Amino acid sequence: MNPMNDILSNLNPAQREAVTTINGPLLVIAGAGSGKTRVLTHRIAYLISQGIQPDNILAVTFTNKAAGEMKERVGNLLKTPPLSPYQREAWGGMPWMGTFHALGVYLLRRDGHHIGIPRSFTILDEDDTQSVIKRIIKERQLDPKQFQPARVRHIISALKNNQSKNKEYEQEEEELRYPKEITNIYQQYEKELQETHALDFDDLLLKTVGLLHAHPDVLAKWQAQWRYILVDEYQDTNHIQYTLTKLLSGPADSEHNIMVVGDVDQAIYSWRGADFRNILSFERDWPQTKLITLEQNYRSTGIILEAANAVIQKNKERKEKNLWTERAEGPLLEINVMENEREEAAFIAREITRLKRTGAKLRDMAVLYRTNAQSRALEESFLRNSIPYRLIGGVRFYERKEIKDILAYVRLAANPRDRTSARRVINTPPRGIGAVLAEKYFAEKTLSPKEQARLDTFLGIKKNLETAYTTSAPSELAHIAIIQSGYETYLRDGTPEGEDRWANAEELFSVTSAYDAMDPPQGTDAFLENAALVSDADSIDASADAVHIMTIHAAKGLEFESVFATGFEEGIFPHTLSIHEPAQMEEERRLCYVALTRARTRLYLSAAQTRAIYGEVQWNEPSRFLREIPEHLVQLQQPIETNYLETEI
DNA sequence: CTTTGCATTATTTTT
DNA sequence: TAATGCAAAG
Repeated sequence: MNPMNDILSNLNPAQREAVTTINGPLLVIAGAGSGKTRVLTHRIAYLISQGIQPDNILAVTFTNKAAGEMKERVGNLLKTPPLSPYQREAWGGMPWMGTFHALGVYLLRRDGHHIGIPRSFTILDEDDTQSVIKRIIKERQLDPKQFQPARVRHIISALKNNQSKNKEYEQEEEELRYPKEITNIYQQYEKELQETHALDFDDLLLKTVGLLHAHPDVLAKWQAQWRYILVDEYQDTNHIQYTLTKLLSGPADSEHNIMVVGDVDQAIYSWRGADFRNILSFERDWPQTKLITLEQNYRSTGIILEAANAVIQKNKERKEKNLWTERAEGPLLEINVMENEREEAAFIAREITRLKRTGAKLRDMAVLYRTNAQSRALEESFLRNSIPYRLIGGVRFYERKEIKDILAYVRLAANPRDRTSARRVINTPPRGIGAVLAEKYFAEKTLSPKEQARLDTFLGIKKNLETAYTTSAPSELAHIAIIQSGYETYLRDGTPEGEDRWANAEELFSVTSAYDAMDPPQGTDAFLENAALVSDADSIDASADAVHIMTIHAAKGLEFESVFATGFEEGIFPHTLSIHEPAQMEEERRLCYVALTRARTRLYLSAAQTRAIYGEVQWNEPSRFLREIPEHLVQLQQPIETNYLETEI
């Protein structure tokens, strides 16, 4: 079959134009369900089919999962086999695709040495970052109430990102707003990261931009390579990502071809520094921009779309667009106000069971909520009613203690100077090295023979792991780590929880083995990089027949036949912390828009009159969002009074 | 040094 | 509620 048929057939005129306009800057405003991913993948395939080298294409996505999907779909379009993660670098047949953070790692591993970044640096996640800050606060004997680690982390992150904006007066002002202790903590934090060869999430982007600014030759090299740049979810890029995009795409009048895709109505990450004005001002930044708007929705029924449009229209800061569909009207939305969160969950369980009896698949259903804490009642209800479910997010896999511990051993093997990891495992499992002795060791104080002896057990393990790092495959290294350190015995303490933890550890080994095919040190490096950057959303397994339950944020980019959006209560959704701030209120509404537009056919909205949150019962008014949906689209259910709470359904 | 138990406390969303 | 911190006992 002629591949061109595959690439250009089944595209509507707007999509086709977005795929085939390959010269000059291009802005694609893509409403929910309008075939955005389709446009991106077909465009990449089209570029390649036009003789453009895959090496010359860079595609940046929001999640690793999106990148993975993109690779697979481009691969299918080009009739080549899909790639597994470790093949990415080995095989030049694919464009570079990944998140901004992964791009930062990619560039820094190659060229970071120009600005003094060692090849094997450690990536600190927010957890790691916070524990470093926490310790610094403690060391400096500051009041942890006045300097809350989480808050200080936030401020430091803001200060770091502000530097890049290069507005001196603003920066001065910024620093004046915080006590000088913050500056001290910040400085010590930076110093420690440098000494221990560690980069935090912010650094992955900031240092990359710093590198490109400081070394025009390096910048020129990558600019010459990536002549076609695609950025997905542009509305959720932050300032530094914007700068990186601009740098790589060269001067506005250059031969570079940049294309960004996004939707202001789906901007839901401003709390993380994203600025959707990046997309609003794209045409100003790239004056020759061609604008294409995708307004035909292929996902949802007319009713669902009308409801979503009605809600989002209440927002002021947006670019007007009108999503339409050729799909039938479909069933009305169902709104249920239940007595409490357990009844809400019980209702959902009943409805899911009913749908299943009519032949629906569990994997086509999703339950969405605003905050992770809301998952509990749902999980309990599903367990009680034997409904298989898959929880996305919550305590993420890589945030589990046992996983972080094992990872710390592996990271220590890769980077012997990684003190954050060393602190973590120096006495895990307990080997007689308490906090005092540990700090004595880090400060290189002289130790008594007894102390030295206790420390030597740890140092012996460390040395062996460093050797294993250079000679063994990652899964082998992980095994050596847990056996030598006695961690397995420590984990499996005979309790059922111990076996759960061990099961998690074994899951980790199966992840590591995916990298075993690479040559020893690189395999471990690739694995660690992946572990630091993946999220749970990346591991959604669509093959299992289970209901997906997750936050609305985690559902971004996904779609389901039936969607249960829950917790429509003032204070929950919209969240209390957003209610008084109009800009944040608009973000909550966009979040609502995202929730509604995940549904293809059936959409259930529910609320609880009372809800137990952190052990306390709250009474909440129904969410304003419920009132913003036109009545004629809704079938309002009476609260159901039966006490099916404890009974099987 | 390690374990235990009590008290405190902080609660959004996550690459 | 659950996670963490802290003090006291083992």
